[in-house]
Amino acid sequence: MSILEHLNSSQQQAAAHHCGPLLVVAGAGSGKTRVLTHRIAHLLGHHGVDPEAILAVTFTNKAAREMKERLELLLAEQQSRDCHGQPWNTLTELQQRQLRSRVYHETTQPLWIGTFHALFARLLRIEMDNYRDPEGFTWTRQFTIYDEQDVRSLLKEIVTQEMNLDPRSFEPRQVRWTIGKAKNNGLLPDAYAAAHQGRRSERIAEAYRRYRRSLAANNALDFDDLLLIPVQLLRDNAQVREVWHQRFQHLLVDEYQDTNRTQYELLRLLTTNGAAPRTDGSWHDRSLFVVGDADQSIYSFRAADFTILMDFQRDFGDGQADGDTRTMVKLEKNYRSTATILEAANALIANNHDRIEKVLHPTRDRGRPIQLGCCDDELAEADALVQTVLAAKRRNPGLRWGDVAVLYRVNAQSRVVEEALVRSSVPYTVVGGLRFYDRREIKDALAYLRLLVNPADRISLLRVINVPRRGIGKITLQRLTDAATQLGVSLWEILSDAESVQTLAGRSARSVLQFAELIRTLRQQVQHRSPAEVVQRVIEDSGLMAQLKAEDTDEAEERLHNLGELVNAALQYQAETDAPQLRDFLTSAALASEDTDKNKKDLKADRVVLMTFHASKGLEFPVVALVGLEQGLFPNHRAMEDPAALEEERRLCYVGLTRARDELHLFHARARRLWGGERVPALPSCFLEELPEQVVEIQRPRSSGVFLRRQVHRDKLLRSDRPESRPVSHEENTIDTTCAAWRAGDVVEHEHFGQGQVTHCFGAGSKLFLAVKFGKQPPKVLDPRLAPIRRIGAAGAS
DNA sequence: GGCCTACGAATTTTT
DNA sequence: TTCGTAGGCC
Repeated sequence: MSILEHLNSSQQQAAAHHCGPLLVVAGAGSGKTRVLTHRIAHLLGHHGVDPEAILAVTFTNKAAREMKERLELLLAEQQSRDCHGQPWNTLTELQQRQLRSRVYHETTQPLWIGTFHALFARLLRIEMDNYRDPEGFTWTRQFTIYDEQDVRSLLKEIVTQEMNLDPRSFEPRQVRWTIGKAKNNGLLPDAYAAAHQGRRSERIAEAYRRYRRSLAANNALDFDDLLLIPVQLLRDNAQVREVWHQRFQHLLVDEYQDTNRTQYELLRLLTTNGAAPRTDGSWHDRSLFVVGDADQSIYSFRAADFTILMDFQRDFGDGQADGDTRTMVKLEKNYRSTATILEAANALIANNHDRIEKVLHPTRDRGRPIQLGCCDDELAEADALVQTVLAAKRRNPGLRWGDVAVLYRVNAQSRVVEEALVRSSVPYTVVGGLRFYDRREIKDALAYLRLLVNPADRISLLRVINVPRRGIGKITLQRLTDAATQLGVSLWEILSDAESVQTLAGRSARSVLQFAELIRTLRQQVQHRSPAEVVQRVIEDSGLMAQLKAEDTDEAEERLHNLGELVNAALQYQAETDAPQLRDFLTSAALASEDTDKNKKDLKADRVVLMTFHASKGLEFPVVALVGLEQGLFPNHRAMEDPAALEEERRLCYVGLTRARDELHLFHARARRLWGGERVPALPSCFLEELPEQVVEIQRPRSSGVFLRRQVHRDKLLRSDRPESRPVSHEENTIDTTCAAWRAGDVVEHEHFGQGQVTHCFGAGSKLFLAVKFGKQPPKVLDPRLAPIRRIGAAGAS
């Protein structure tokens, strides 16, 4: 049991679990990755489980990577003690490397750890030939994975051209969303049509049918198919199901609250071999181990359904009450945040009705109170935020920029914050935005590569046939596609026939034939050369490189660099893979979410991190600032009518609060301009009212950023003899020396309340007020001209 | 065939 | 504000 000795008792109980179902309700910061990795290590080491029998599923590549790395370290440590009788860090570098390599080959590599999509894409690459679609569609193992852009263009074609529907009432976006939702709920077109009556639904079902046919014709799958097709395969083919059921004796699922119905089906089929979970105990010689937190379910907009987690006890578990159950463990000890932050988070989430009762218990002391900044507008908010960051850094010199995170509800909010950071020369990085594999030049190169592997891929063919420009235009392509449709062959087949091209393409025939020849030549390379070499050939022979070189702009330079990075990515893939294949490199590219290269750089660079609440899940920072806590923005206006949606917004806020380790700063503005147009008044978010009063300190930063800066300048001119004085007024025409003389931090003596400190100056001129804090009382707002106070110490002079 | 401009729409987002 | 697209013009 030694490997579990550093865990607390609930963690131990979870990690020691051997067979049968177990739900681990893991609050934020309660050490869930620790439990997952320790359980795997325990299964391998203590129960002698074969690594090939374990399937560990996550939702993001990042989570998968982290799990793999931490598991490797844990196993290496364990082996170090077993083999050398000493801790890992006392080994020589050579011994460390040898051990690490052994751990990798013996355990981490044969283990199936990864995202749902990556793991089941892998399964499909093995089993695709055994799949028979109910409608007779087939795919080969060379299938292409379409991303959202590809999907959208395919659907747009179907909706507007094939079906001639009014694009206003059948927006491709909307249709795409509906079909995706059907797929994530495990519904094929007929099932969807049966479940949804009405003319509109009929049309959508028809679009769905045509869409699937089209995907099959392109030998392509979308992301949802990577899960839905395995479900159908395992459901309909008992032989295949038996193989995988036998293989995976132990299933572990991270972030279980984020599973959708289709993913649930996969888990169920693999675990019970198709039986209903409760009626049949025959699978209890194996395990289903799920870890999650219903309070952190924030992805229902993409069909995640946290009731799956809430129903685990009923579905798979013993269904006993919390005190008696042996199939649920709660991890409630939080090792991350101060008691104050947890108090706020617990109070907020208690307002949700749909949840499993759970309280985060602090292991740390109270720390600093939460600061709430009430600002005039989004500019003032951004400015106040920057001041807060600078103040935190001053207070704590050890704090790095990278220890600070700014979270917002929508990406559009980042701009103002960025501008304020730039003005104060604070280094920052924005998480999210354009992904490496979404860049135009990268998508172009990938489209060539996909076309080499999968000749049926018409979307990729159309993308590159005229990139770089070859003088092959709309008309020519229309003629060629029409001919292909009429003859019932693929577009590529038409292109590769010289006669057809001569007839159809007219004056662009020459270009078309040259293009076909280019693809044929490149395709031969796939057999003999490594993926990286093929990538290089494509970039050069297609003319992509020449075109960018000819442009000779900074942007083209950047794009060239990115293409170089693509070659590097292929090289890296080869280095990490035993039998590298271009096909599998393309899969990993399609499923990769982030720009790994940029990520590495950002981690090293010490910068304030800006991101959405969604993107912050799973991360933690010593200092966290939440901005834009306003009705309509957060909670978002689209969620405010619907109680379930409002609860999801609240969970999102809960996620934000629980990211903070030491300091939490909240901000809202009384007016905001989001995209152009008028600045609209805004009310504080209802979530703010749900935080306990005693843990929040209200601050009123004085002024809009623009005015403040202008005044600093003017102020210096006016009172160059007192360089330490700072302006506090709001409007330019009300600069008032009395008010400028007061500043936050000043120490005052009050006739009745004794000594206090000014926390804020707000208002201006005759309406100037001071917020003064006396002892532990909440701050009092005083008029400095009337109140019996006198200054006994200046800010910063202590 | 290719470029330019005007117009409209715009949570959240992993795979 | 910004992005993507549709349609018109050379």
